[in-house]
Amino acid sequence: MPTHGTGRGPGDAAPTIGEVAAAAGVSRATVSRAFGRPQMLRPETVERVQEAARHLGYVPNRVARALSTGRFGNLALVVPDIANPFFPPMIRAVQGRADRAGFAVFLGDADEDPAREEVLLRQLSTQVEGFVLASSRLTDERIRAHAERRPLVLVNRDVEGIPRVLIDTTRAVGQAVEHLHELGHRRIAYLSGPAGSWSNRQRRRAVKRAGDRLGVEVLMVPAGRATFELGRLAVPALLATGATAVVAFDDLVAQGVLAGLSEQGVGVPAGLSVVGCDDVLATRTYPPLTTVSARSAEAGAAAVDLLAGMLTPGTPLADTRLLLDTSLVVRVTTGPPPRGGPRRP
Amino acid sequence: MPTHGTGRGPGDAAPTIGEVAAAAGVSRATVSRAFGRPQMLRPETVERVQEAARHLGYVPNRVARALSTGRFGNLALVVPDIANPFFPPMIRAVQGRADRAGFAVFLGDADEDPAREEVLLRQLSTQVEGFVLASSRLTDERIRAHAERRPLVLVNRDVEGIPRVLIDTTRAVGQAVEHLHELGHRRIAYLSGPAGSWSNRQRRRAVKRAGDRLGVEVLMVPAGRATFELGRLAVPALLATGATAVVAFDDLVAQGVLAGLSEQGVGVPAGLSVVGCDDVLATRTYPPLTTVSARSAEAGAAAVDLLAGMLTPGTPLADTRLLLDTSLVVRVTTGPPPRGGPRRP
DNA sequence: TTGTACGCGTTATCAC
DNA sequence: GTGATAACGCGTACAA
Repeated sequence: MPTHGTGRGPGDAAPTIGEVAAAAGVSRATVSRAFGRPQMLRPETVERVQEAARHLGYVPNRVARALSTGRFGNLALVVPDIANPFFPPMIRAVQGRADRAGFAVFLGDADEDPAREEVLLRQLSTQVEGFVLASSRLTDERIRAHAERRPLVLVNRDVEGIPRVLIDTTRAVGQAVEHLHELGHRRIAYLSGPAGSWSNRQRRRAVKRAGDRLGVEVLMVPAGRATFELGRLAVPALLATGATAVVAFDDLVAQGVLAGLSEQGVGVPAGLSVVGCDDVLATRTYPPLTTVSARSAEAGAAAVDLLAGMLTPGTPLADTRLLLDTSLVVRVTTGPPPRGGPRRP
Repeated sequence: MPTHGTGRGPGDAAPTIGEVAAAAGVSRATVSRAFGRPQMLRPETVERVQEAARHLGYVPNRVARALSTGRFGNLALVVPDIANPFFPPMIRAVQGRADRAGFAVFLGDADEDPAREEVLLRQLSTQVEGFVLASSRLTDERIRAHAERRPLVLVNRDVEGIPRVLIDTTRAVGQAVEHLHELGHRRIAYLSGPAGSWSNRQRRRAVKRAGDRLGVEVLMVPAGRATFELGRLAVPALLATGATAVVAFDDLVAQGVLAGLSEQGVGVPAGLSVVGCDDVLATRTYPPLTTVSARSAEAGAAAVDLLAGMLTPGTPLADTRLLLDTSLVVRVTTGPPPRGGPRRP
């Protein structure tokens, strides 16, 4: 007799379908149907079973069900960094949407590490019906490999053949550069995010293109992992470029820049204009940050919908590529460049 | 023949233990042992099995294993609100710690709703070995009921008999009131957090007691769910009390207060002193917030350790009550009260 | 409409 | 040291 869990305490007997059957005076099959396909049974039978189940505190064992059907009722969401404020709203949205579709959610934090991400995917794959993979740092090849084993939807990662929802910041970043150009800036910097990030590549390219188009010189400053601290530490390098404005990978980095600038005695936007991205900090920075709207919650919800679609038998597997457009949100960290070029303390 | 998962694409055959056995020319039992208890087997046998498994891309099916052993290798973390920056570090810590102990983590966001929390606990209970329940909004009674079914560790919730780790802000909140008293404040306000929150009750009481002890009048201002927006909206009520300083439920609320104050043209700390709690915003507010250190990551890690202990057979079930002490972090949002009482715009 | 019987992939128990 | 076999709890053809 298996220990059946390591549960402690007295009432440790998780009632099984058999006990309910006995209590209701029917067979186990009938109990199973009372839950899964009530319309197959006579209403009074269903009622009797429900009653017995309620009385015993019976909860269908999802593990057993999964073993039998291959359907788990779980899906996994893997993100590179929960601590980045971009993700919590997405996590919430995924959870809520999954819940309504009858799924429970595994959450994996890959800690910006492809190897760790790989491990998560592998170990979760046996108990999950599908994956939402956000801002994956994996290679296209590896993503394809995983997608072959389990239905998988990408967020902010563009791999052909894999369903994906992309928050397209190209237009908004272009607007940001135009905005700076109009203000009179002619030399700006892009402060990079994580190397493996699709969003980072997209934004970097968008800044560069818009700059080229408008005759604005664009300097690239590397930063790495998207954190407040890295933004703060990048300030000297930033100032060294002689740029009069900076577009940061995201709001977190931009906020770090704001702090670093303040330490250096450089005013914003008087000494340097700053643009963020994702709008996760809204008006909570000081000064309130000009930024690019993001739609992470929507992206999460859309991803779950896509996944749910793939999971529904009979749905053709389309190569979906859902684009979520964004726009510039002008607040107060952008202004005309300082007279006589960038101001150094 | 069951569809066996809804996986698409070709190589849809998740290899089973039987196939590995056949390939290695051994029995299924041997394959099982090669993974679970290698020392029971001759090294060369283990090697042969491993080889075959690797060749086929075999991954032990955790679901099947769980059904057989009653051990899932999963644990669930339930929080009231992922979007509150207090939780992400804790989630991370839980994940990391769980990972090292060989557990995958389910995450549930109860959305501050006891009913939703209840549902999560129920539906997760069949696929999880234990729970970490953070800042639960459930009644003691319900918590006890769940704890009887599955091992469960509480964070920031004090229910006798249930293992719990508590971030004890009593001392630090007391320090905050002393700090304000020394600065000359004699009339302060406490801006409340969620009604069901143990932390909120603890802090409210701590402010009250310290006030009584020092002869500082304490006004209570209700706020509700801990959000930036609610802090912002509470500002008029706050000013109406005539208090010269406010202790907010947490940093998020405090930051909202900062914003609301700024809108009303009240300077900080010149017009009003503000103290936060949890130190999740560090120096990222403007002005940098005087606050109470929290230790959410440590709390999460400790909770997992406790849980892992309970799950280890042979461990006596102790009524653990782990207290994590905190202290005041003075930054710049506190100063002497305005001359001639609180300044109204 | 309801019951019987088998299979899902794994581990534990007992033989060998 | 290794192999057969019975659970684990549930879903579902198939039979009644």
